Amino acid sequence: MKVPHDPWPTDEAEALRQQLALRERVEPTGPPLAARTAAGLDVSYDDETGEAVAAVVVLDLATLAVVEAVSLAGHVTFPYVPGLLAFRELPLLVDALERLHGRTPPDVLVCDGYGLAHPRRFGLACHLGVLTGLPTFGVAKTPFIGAGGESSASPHPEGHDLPEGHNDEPPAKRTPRPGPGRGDWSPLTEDGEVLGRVVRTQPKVKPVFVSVGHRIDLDTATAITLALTPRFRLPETTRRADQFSRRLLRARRAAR
DNA sequence: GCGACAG
DNA sequence: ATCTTGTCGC
Repeated sequence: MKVPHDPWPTDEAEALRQQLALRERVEPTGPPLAARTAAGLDVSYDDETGEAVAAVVVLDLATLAVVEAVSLAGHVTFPYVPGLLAFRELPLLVDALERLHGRTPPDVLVCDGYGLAHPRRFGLACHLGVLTGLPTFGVAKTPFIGAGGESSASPHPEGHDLPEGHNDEPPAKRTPRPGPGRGDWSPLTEDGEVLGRVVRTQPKVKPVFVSVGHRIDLDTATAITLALTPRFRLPETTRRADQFSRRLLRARRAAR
């Protein structure tokens, strides 16, 4: 598949300009998606050499079997800057996506990071969605916007969740933690604006952060996330892409 | 004003 | 992201 895009920025100022221009083209919702396949994307880095390996793995959502997997080795062209992650990861990921030979593109792209739950409402998932025109959403492993960093000042030895959900009494300031069961979730908000969800993908296991990227709604993104996590905390798409890129980077390192 | 800050 | 083995628990 082809993925047209402007020349990649070399500095932060230009990256910011592109981000603000591209965000006008995001479609933060979409019709209920009957996805058959989902692609996971990830990039592994070698700090020593500045080398990086991107991987895209397409899975059948019903069986979680691998339909296709491609990869691409290259070099880091942009530093990691909170809020500008896309400019570090997308150059290689977009080129890797163009290596997909599948008859039809994946029905949805599951990104490693955030979508709308971003300082300027245009995280990696939104960016990739706009460039490819495909439905996308992000599943992040750690808090960024909204959801508190789990380190509130409550003097509880920790262990049980408070009767979260709808505590109508005190105006909920902090984003509530989701219930302990698989599938439980709580809204990820900022100033009352819903930017995503904190989703528990495994019983009593640290939750993940789901946010819409492009042409999909939050309910569908949540449902697909759960379909991809029957056994582990992170989506199978993310796990496969992560393992693949990491393994290739290691092999490349050993052959050097 | 001083931190914190997806991967 | 990355440095890293074993180990406690269901």
